[in-house]
Amino acid sequence: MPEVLEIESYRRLAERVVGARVSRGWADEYAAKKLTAPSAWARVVAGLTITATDRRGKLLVLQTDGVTLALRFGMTGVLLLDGEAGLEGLFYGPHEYRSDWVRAGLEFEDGRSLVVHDPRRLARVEIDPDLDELGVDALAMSRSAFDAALGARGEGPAIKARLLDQSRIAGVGNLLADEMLFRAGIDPRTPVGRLDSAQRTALYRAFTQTMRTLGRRGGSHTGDHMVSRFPGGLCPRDGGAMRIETIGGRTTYFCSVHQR
DNA sequence: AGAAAGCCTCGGCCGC
DNA sequence: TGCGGCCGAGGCTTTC
Repeated sequence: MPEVLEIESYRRLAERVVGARVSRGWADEYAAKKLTAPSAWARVVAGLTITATDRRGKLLVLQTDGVTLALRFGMTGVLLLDGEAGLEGLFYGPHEYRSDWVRAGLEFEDGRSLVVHDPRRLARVEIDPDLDELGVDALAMSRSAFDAALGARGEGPAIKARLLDQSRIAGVGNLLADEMLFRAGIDPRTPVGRLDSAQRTALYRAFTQTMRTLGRRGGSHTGDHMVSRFPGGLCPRDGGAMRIETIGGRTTYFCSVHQR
């Protein structure tokens, strides 16, 4: 579920613990998979004071007076502060809280706790993350950065795959990618290098509109194409049949009429 | 039963 | 033939 819009809402929630000092932290073996050892999280976080929050794409960053901490949420992860969600429930998966789905967290000296709740086990904690692996943040995308991220003319992978490439553009997930291509009227299978100037312009416009509009509406799942995101769905714009294909490794919905 | 909104690894292919 | 980079496929994990 979480794409850049959701992670940004988690970041705003995490802002509330700026200034708080960590008394204790924990992470299970899955959440700690990117660390040198499962115990590293607990060992490192104790005594740190959160000084600021940050975000790069889908990576939530907690600056401290020592190391930098970071959280990833996988497909179903949610950030909770004392049991309160950073957004309204889960669109995908169960809309419920279960204590055994709490995979990692921080407790503070003031008694509060910030935890990662994830029914599946794809969420991760990180210490001193390498931000160089991530491209330009999707919520701070200029036209020139967008052109650079798309790359040169020629062939290249499907435009959808490139939009999902976190080392190029950080934060676009499956739903946001489908929505912006839907709005721009572009076939997601088009090799990125074959988009002409008009298509690039249309896609950039759709990109920024998608971020702004869906951000205002409340998340990645509020896109215009979502009403047709099921087998047999019809395009809400022109009534065309929606196609379903795997592109860039993800299930892709696109209109057979206006996305060509 | 099959698919799921993220990410990582692996292996094949291409070009130098 | 060798190697790096690019890219797609598949796996992880659990749930509904």
